[in-house]
Amino acid sequence: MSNTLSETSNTTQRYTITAALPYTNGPIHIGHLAGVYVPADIYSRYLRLRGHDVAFICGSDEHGVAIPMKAKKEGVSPQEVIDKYHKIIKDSFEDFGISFDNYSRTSSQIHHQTASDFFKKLYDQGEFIEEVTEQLYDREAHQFLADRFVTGTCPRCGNEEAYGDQCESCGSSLNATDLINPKSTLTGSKPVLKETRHWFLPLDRYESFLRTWILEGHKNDWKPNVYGQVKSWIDEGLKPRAVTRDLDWGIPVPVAGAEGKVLYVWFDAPIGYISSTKEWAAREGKDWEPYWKDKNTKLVHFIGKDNIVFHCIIFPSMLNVHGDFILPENVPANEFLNLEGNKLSTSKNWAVWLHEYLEEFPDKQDVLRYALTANAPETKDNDFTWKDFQARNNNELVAIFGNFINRVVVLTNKYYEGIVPEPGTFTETDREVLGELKSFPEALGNSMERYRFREASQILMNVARLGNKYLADEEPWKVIKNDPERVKTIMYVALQIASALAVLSEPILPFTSEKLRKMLDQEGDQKLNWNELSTMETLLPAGKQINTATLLFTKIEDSEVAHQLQKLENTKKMNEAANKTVEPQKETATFEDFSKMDLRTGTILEAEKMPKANKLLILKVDTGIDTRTIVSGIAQSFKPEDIIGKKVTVLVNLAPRKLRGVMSEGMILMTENAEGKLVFVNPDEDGVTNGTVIS
RNA sequence: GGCGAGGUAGCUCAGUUGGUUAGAGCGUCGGAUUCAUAACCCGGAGGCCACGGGUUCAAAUCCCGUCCUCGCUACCA
Repeated sequence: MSNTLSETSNTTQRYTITAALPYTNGPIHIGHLAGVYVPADIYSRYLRLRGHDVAFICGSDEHGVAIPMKAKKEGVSPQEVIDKYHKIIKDSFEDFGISFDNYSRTSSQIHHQTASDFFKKLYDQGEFIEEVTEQLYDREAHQFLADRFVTGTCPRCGNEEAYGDQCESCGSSLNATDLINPKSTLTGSKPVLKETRHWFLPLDRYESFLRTWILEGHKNDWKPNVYGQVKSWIDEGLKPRAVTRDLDWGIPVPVAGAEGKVLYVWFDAPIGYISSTKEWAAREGKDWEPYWKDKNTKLVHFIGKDNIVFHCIIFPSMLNVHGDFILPENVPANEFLNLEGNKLSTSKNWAVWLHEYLEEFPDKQDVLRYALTANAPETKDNDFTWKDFQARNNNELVAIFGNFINRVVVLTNKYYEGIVPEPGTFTETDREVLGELKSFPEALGNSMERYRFREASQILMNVARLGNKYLADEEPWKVIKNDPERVKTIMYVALQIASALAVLSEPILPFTSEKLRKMLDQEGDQKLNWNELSTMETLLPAGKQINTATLLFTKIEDSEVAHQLQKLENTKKMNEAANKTVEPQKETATFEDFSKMDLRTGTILEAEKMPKANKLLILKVDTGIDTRTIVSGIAQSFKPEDIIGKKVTVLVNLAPRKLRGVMSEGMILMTENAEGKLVFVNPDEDGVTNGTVIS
């Protein structure tokens, strides 16, 4: 019997596997699971089964401006926010069977120390650029204001409630210093400009390192989506990036004169992988350093595609200039998962929340793991539907996997009172089937090691298919009538397949694997490991007493799917209702204010796309007064040829403004329909001539 | 607009150092079977491989152009 496993994968290897730190401003949903935690867990479990030395590391990301923002909104302290979500997240991961060796949090003392030391070392090496800029400062609160903490009038659309980073009325992205009449949301006072010093990581200096390491070194072993994204960033030109913020929530900048400043959350978060490893090692009485410093250790980051730049460019640059650390071997980032055709959204509550799933589908962790793996967004965005979830369960887990185990165990109990029979002479078919069985560990392992978990889930199912086919072909229930001796061999072979399934299913279906091991009495020292599947002649020895059959999976009824769909439908309705809440009336305008605005009816004469812009159309409008050029950001709602001749309402005396080099003399009045599509505001009867005053 | 990723069967996806009739699972239709959660097993139908050019003896695969989806980025009522 030849050992089909490759030599390299049989030698023990040290792995440090990280899963993106979840941000503690909301619970975990299926998008996070499919993209990061399920694949990372499958990979980690697989490597452990192969006997490798694995540190599977994660923790809560608890810094950043969004935490105090949320705290303020809910009227609680930032600490209460992070404690709440840290607990929800940690508990739901545990219930779900994500096998982290350590789940830490970035508010921990060990992390503060580690991140602080990391910064200090780079600072002492002179890696940072220091720069002084003017930022808005709240004199009453004695602190600088992050963009989100400033509101004011949007310079573009006049909305008086625009945030410092973005106007939610017109969608413009802004700088806080652009706002007219800025107001601090902390105290309501008017912020002033004040100089502040910050430290920047000069990414531009690391370009050649990144090009050599990734673009040349990982051209073939990194996923195309990851490689392409990285190349795109590098080719666009890297710029120095601020690694400090004026904020009172986070890790203080460990430098004299940096009071009131903290490390930028994206600087400290990935260091959390290191501190979490330290925490684990201390608890386990191990040395953490080889996991981060030994050249033979393989470091793998599991993340979603939104994190590519941080894990492929910024963090490796930090590790590299620090000097002591190894670089990631791979960053198998996944794309995004959608839910029933729409993007997942925490704020819109468009999600399947893990903690809710665990309550509503008790003891069905593996079903979700399987459904998310079989339909994982490995190469492109994918859609999760409850119908698919049901089909994966009923047609694959129940009908193929569960059914095979059930028939084998039921027959064994029926014919032999649960004792594994002594096989006779193997037929050609028996030998072929057993031979094929021995090839699965390698095939499955290959998929795992190439991060192709979707493929792995199908290969696993093929093991059960092999078993079902073997039983269908050999028909022991018929043979028992005239050749009971032969049936012993058949059942023995079928039991070997069941036994292999107990091991092979562990990475993807850990709960099922455990139940199956119990059923086959393969626990404790009876427990087989992955490598033995191909080398051992006998997986389940004759004479062994197994237990009676219990169902591994149960059907999911249409009513359960309907219930979940109804839940989402309700969310949609709630969102619609929320969108209907009309904006509050603005403060009173005098008649004089209104009469300043000169509104006229007009007609669009010409329309063309603004070159090199996505949203802009250049319009020629007959205003009755003249024919003038107006640049309007409506290109995503209308094609130029469709709006020629359209009657419109024009604000003609708006101060002219240059947009992308074209002078725009006026504004077309628009509103929006329920789908967010723009709609012209225009006279609804014909015969109104251009230039007619609107009053 | 720039850059990146994707566009293959009704659905979800494999498949590119170019090479015989393009694959899998699910769904569908038919057959067989009854040990098993009416499940399993066998077979059939179903594809101008987004579109248009080009290179080649040969293109899903390489080149050029176009369209669509997603992301980043620019820009924006």
